[in-house]
Amino acid sequence: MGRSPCCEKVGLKKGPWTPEEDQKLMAYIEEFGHGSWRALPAKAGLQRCGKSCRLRWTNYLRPDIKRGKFSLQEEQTIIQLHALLGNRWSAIAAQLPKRTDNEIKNYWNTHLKKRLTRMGIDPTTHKPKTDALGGAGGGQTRDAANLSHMAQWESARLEAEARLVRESKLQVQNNLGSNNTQPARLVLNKITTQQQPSLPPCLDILKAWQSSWNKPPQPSTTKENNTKIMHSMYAMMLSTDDTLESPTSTLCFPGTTTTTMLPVSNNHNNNNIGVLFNENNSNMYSLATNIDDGVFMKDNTATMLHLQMQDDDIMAAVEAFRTYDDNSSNKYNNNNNNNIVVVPPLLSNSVVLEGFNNESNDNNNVASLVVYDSNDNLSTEEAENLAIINGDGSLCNVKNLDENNKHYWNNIFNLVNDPLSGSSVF
DNA sequence: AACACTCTCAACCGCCACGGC
DNA sequence: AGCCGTGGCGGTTGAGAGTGT
Repeated sequence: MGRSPCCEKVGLKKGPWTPEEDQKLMAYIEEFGHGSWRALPAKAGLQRCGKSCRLRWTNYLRPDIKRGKFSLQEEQTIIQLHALLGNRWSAIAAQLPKRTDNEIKNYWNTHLKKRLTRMGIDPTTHKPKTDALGGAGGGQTRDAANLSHMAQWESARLEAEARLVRESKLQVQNNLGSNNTQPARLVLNKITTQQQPSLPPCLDILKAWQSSWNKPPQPSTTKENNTKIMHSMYAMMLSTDDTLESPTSTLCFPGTTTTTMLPVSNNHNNNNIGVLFNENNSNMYSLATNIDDGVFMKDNTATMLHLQMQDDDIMAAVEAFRTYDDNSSNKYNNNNNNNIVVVPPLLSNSVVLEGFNNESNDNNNVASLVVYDSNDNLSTEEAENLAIINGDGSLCNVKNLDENNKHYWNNIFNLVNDPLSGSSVF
């Protein structure tokens, strides 16, 4: 009844490939191409079936395979595409050059699936798990709503990121021919259209961010506008290295420590603004809250919650906030939606913490760079002037969060609910 | 050091789609 | 139209590495 095996199995080797076998396979394919996989083993002098050879080649030996840890951007792309495509690993792999479907499948099963589960999100549906909705308590309902918002927000954000990364990567590739040593700078030049002075990498990024400030917040934002505005985020991401990093991730520079700041706010009370710190690439997130004296106290243990994270990415940060909210005695425990508002990472080394405010430069509408001593605390006023990039790519600061939230969520919901939201996989 | 347990991921298996005959 | 060979895909396995006791 069943079909016979693709090849005669008797006498054929199975199991792990030896270096000698790899060498034979590579040498043959490099010289003759693979041709018929069924005929290949005999021609190449391998005691393997054709299927095994094909698998070994496509999943391991192919020269254009990128091995090693998945970047944050790759992770996010996988999650987002999985939400759209399900377990269609080959389709997902097609969006991640140099990664194989097998590798992506493995990574999903061993890392990403577990992470979503930890966050209370069903990895199959990418929606909050039903058991997280159990019970009749209003707090649980609110939490479920938050989770739903987060899931939708994440989905929308990843959709936009995946799209823009592809676009940005194309730009990089187009520019690599003349100078492949500084791809990030090339991208920045394209985006900012301004003459780029010789700046250290971190200032390149800040410059890119600064270009965002040149654009006023969008009262209503089209998808086309989204793409343009959010370019600045990707300029930042691409500036870190040739590896793609999320604008919400911790940026890494040689010889520096890093801080990711995620201003966290509810809608109606500035006293509840907080800042989520991820320092030194550790898995420890700290949530600093705006407390009695109106100062963000990075080092005040009485008002910070240290959260051990297993992953140093934005989802972990979201989880951190959610967890904090669950356990909060009062500060964030209100009847409003607690939204995470993400700003691009503000860079710091051991001495300075850098950020922008938009108070000055009225004449030319160019934001100024404010340098904080990282040993200082961030005042409320300073914190309120931190840039917030909305989900729709428009900008506001903490002060104006209320007004912008409507646009923010409306755009997210529109994006999530739009089945033709621009993914090239369709 | 030894053992148990967990995790990772390369590799295998079975099924399916497609094209040639 | 139906059969067969082949390549591709997704689910699953199990050896080895890593970690904890």
